[in-house]
Amino acid sequence: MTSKRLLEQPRAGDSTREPVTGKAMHEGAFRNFGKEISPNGHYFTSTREMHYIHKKFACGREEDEQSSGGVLKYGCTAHHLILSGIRLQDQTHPEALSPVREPGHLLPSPVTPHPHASSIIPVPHDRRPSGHADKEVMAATVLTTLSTSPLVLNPSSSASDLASKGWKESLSASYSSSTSGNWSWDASDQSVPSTPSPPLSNDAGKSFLLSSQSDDNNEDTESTHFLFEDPIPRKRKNSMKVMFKCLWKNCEKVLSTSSGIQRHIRTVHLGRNGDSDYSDGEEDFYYSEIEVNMDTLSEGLSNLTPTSPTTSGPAPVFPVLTGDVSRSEPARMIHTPLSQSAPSALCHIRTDHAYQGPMTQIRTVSIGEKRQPVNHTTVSKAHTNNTSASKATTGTRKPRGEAKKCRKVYGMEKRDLWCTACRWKKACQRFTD
DNA sequence: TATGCCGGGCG
DNA sequence: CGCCCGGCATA
Repeated sequence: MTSKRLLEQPRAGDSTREPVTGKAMHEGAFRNFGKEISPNGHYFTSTREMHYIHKKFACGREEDEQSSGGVLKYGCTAHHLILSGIRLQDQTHPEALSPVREPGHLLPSPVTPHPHASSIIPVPHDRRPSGHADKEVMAATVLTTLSTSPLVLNPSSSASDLASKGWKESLSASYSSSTSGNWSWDASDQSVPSTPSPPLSNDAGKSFLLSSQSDDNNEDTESTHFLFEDPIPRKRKNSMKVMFKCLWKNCEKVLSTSSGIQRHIRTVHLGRNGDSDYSDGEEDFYYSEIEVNMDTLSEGLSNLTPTSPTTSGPAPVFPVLTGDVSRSEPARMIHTPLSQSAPSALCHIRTDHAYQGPMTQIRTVSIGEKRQPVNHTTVSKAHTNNTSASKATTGTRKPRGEAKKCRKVYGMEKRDLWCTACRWKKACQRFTD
């Protein structure tokens, strides 16, 4: 450490310990580079004269670059993030998203730990043949949708789509909160998308997230809350999870999959042989699905983790069971801005035991973004939420830009060519990223 | 370790 | 407000 100064001031000349008369001096002032050794051995040097000299041309340059500097952001962070969010959810149709993507768009690595293809689980696509059941599903779906969230996605498109897709709950709440019982979940269950699903339809644990795109729409939260009197404590987990809660008395077992809960009920409460896949559907009546939605997006402060939840490296690997691969009109509905949930966490609790529509959820989280919100194309949703959400990172410092900064470009030797900000150890103004 | 830059001090 | 630096976070 003692050599730090020395290193940073490569031009240390001879030793005049004159304390900075520099500002007044002119070109010839080299000799004035003071270098002195402090009692503890530190070198101190002053190079102000040089700064003065070079500043002149450095400035012109600065202006040039600055003028062009502001525009380079076209990729809308939020936009992109949404997309990546989708991908996490709807991994069935990754390509469907591409049209939306902007050409020059680069994916900030932190945000997209790429939806690794490995996580895409090919689903056999075995929809139940019974069209009849499908209708019911659809009906139920629509009803649920309408009743819980008035301004959800465009019902027309969503309903049909939803009904036709079997979705599995996705995402993770890595930290679970306890409502009142014992949260536990069955590791075996959740990692097996191809679980031999019980005959009944709900095996897929379908449910869909009602988008609460209006920030102030608490209606759905309320309405859902009164179904279940225990309000699920807000968590600051950004994701949403569907859990299945056993309704047997004194049993508050919560599992993450319907099959799990069914098996639990079967074995524990009905006393049947747990191993058999046999299910007469009776179990269905003994558990309820609870949807726990925690959305980071919410408010700046809610997002404490610097890393994007979407990406969340350590993220639990939940099987995302996407339905219909063959469907041709894929993720359109997905574009609907979703779940900019109210500041607080959202909890959807459903009492229905069986049919639910697919659940979609789009989280928009932007991290690592410019400090000036540059013009976005996605005005529609960008808005307060995104910007504020992006600000969520405020707690942490601005992620280091990838552009080379003055220091890198010019090197220490030419420190005087640096932009002032760099010289002052502030955020570089010249090479913004 | 080097780099970027925030937060804060000083004049 | 300009200038500078300690110290932290990150690559």
